[in-house]
Amino acid sequence: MSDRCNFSHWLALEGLRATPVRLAMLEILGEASRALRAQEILELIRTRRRVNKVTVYRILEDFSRRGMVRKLSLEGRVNHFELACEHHPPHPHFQCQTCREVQCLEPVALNRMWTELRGPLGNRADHIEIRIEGLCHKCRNIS
Amino acid sequence: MSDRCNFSHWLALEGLRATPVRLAMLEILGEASRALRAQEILELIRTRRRVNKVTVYRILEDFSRRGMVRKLSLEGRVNHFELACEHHPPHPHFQCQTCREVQCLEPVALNRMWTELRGPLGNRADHIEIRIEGLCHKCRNIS
DNA sequence: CTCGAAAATCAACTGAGTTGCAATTATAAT
DNA sequence: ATTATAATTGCAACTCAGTTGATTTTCGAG
Repeated sequence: MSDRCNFSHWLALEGLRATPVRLAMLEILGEASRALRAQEILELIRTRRRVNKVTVYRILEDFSRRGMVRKLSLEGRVNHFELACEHHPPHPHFQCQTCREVQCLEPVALNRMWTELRGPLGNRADHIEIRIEGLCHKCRNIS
Repeated sequence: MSDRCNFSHWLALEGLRATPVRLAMLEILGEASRALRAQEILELIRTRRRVNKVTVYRILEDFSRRGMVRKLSLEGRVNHFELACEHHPPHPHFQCQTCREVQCLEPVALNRMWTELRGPLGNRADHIEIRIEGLCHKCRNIS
């Protein structure tokens, strides 16, 4: 999914230096087939280079504020992150109650719901997050 | 909203004793016009009686497992809780980026989306959570 | 009453995420 | 090239919502 993104260029557009840590994080997120926890990202970077966890958290927060990644508030007080490039449109997520793993679902047509979901009284709606909770096929077969 | 619920009876149905703390928590959740954090619930109970925070967390977890309350994974690593009685059907939530306050939105017709959202490959979908993030009308007027 | 289970308490812990500041690295100006 | 400047990263210590395990209290059945 990341193949089509030029991360150095993207960072430049955002006015950020294309540092090794930032590039590694974007590559890792781009190669991931699911949303990752900060800890997972940290471990994956550390297979390549020595990095401090604070750096990862700060970069994630920075990317998130710029809309380069989406921070997902899933179950369990651990945030998940996924790339928000043009090739990764927003989509619902499925999370298993047992193994806590997260799957990305196909984007659904949300435009119709949008105005309805905007809420009353002049709120400005910026993001929508849809989370489905249940039991994934793997955990269904176990129990 | 709680007026129509008989909390003692509800607890009995679930095989739980109608203890003062449990009743107080259900009443507080029933009177609330929005989803509450555990800490808020704790503070509200403490205006009436002396309670330990662990008790509140354990009861919330217990209610949540039984489907008596819904635990909402909103932004910020702090869970919110709302009553899940028959008079409180599931609904989307709006959360302000600035003041972090949570509003309940009107329930939308989700049945149509349900199968689509269930996800691929035999997952069992149990709950759906829709979170809208944005700027509430109060914070819009300030900035 | 009294005995056992359910419920509540207490202190200590966990762990994801944060903060402040120091050290490093890259960019720009001279 | 060299220094000034700002951006980035590292380190240690902290925060705080939520958890754990062991103990004490409460309640309802017999």
